[in-house]
Amino acid sequence: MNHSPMPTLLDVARKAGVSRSTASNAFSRPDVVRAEVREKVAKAALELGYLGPDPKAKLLRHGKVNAIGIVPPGEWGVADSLKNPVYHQFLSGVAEVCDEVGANLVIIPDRITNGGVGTALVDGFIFGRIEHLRDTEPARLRRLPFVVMDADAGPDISSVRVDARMGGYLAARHLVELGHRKFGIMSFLRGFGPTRYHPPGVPRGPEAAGMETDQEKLRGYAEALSEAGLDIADVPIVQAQPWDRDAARMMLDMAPEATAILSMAVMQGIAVLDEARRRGHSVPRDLSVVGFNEIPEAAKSTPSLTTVDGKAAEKGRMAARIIFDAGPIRRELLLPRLIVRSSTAPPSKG
Amino acid sequence: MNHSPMPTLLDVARKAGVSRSTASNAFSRPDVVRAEVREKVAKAALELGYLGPDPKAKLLRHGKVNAIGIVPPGEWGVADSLKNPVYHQFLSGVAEVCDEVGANLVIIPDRITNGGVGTALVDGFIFGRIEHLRDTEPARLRRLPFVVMDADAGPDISSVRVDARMGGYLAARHLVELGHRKFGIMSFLRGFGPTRYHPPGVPRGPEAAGMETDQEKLRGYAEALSEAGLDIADVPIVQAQPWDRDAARMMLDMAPEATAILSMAVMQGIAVLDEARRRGHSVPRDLSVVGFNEIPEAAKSTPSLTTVDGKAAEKGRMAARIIFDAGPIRRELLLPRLIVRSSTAPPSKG
DNA sequence: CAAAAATTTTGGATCGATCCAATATTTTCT
DNA sequence: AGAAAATATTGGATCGATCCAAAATTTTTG
Repeated sequence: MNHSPMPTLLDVARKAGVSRSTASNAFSRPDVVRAEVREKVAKAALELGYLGPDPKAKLLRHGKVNAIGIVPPGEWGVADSLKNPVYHQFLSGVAEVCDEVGANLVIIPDRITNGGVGTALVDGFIFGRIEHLRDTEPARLRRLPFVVMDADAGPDISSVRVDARMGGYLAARHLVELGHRKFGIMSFLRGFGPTRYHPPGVPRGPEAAGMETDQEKLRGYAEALSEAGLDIADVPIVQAQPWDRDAARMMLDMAPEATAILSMAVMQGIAVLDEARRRGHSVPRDLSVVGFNEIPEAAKSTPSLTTVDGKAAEKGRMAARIIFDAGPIRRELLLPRLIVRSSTAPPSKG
Repeated sequence: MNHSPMPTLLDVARKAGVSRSTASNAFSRPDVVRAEVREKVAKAALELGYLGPDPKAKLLRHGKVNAIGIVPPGEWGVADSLKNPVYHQFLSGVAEVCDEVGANLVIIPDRITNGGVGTALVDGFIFGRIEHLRDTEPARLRRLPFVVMDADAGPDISSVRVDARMGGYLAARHLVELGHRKFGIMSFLRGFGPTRYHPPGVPRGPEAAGMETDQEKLRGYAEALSEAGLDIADVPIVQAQPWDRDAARMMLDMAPEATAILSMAVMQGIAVLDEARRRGHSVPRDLSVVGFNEIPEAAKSTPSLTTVDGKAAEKGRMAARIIFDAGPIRRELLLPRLIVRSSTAPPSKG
């Protein structure tokens, strides 16, 4: 193993018999150096095993890292987020744009203690679902551009989100139009709380859903229901983590007379499909199910799942572009789309 | 918006009435500064909105980035890799260790042209499946530690892989022991070639599988078959991309009399399951299927898929630890494990 | 209370490059 | 060929911190 110190630009310059500046130019602004000299420098570099200007030093001079930092949703660790198929979809969107511009993608664990947003070497941040705007403070102080996902953070902060209210509305209206009148809702928990059941007859406040965007979905459900003369307060709600495998069971136990289930998650929607089959119910004859967000699994489940396309990949692409374009503040609101598949049909009973 | 220049350590030092060095120590070696002075500096920093030493400058001085670079498999782009569930598993393993040590995870597009391995700001690299060892050259020249996945790269380079030959052997032996004698193999392509069919009766060279690790699987298959007095040259092989949705169809078309299919990919295994059902065959009565690699989908498919656990997450954890431990070269060989589920049974015909 | 020992603080050099104004060289023009 | 214009090259200053040996201060000891 060669343990001589790493060659620097100065070494190359000396070996090629030119000044540091010329050597620097040969690499970073080749057009300004005579071809002949440029080659001499290239040859010297090759012989010394010099790979080009040290990115660390380059960085210090003009601060462009060529990387984008992703902060996964606050409530989950990095590993958990990567496992979530919807988040994954979003990441692919970001990665696509990074690929285009040749930038790196840095995944930043949310630990405040050591490093994190305060010290990560990136040109900007994409915050996935934040609990408090305060989490973005280090980014602001570092004067790095950032985008907040799934929430409107006011006129001074860029944000990308999907119209969740509209998504919820589309999902519920679809079921209402098919003739359903008895519903069950699978909602999200905020943070790490235990799975929770909300019986009918109680008004639905913000505590019946997780983050802001989930409350919007609930609002959308309520709106479509109310257009049909129904009150969401009469719909039983199960609130669980997206990966909770018992939630589907609880849902069907608690709402045995429901003919349609509205799920705020795709995976929970698919879980309901599985649980219904396990109980010998036929979907969509005995039960209709609509999920939220589109992932490949939705099309491949049996039956395939009717779901709302939450445009996760598109959100990722858009967020990345906002960072790389370095333009003014942008607040984007994407429109969701209902994808009707085989898990919904008119109710047979009732 | 505040557009005054970013405050530096010097500004803080001046405001606190101490020297640069003392201010620096107050942040980076607090034990060496008197508590009283330390607080004075902290107060000055707070008032100026100074967040602590600029990571960019810190970096230049002593070069520790606190991040690990991941180079996705050469033949796919970043976005494609992230979509691959097995790669995803591997990434989760890496992320887990990064979480532990509070490091960032940098995903590096494989474009050689601009940046990439030559300039990424990381402390080390994990190369996923490389075509040529030459791709790791920039890492070596930068004297950064790196690990090569899924291939043994000799005694001077750290590597982590699973014993693919053993995995193949376990899969094929399982089927042989169940009594199968007629097989079909779904293999991988190297790079971007078109889907390819290898008829029986031709000797199987390395061109019948993709990367080194896939050739090992093939060798394992051959070994178990030969123990049962069978020649792999008589087994039809379909070579396709892991995401090719037509490969399963071709496989069943080309090997209609096969009672068992050996797939080098999980997803292709599941695709065969689907295709078989579509044709009205019953798995495992009419056809047995074994996949390679374990992902959640394998347990959830109908019927659940017998597969070889390729220890993807474990590989990720191990590779990350090798980088962070900064120890000597390590060459790890993990043992695969056969997970028997419901997609395999003795053949009914034949 | 002065001298010795221990603890804090300090300025200069450094990390490896880029930028800029000044200088040197080559090319173009009359 | 000599002057003017265009093009290349150069050394000094700089980016924002850390390291280190020397100087200043505080604490301990005889």
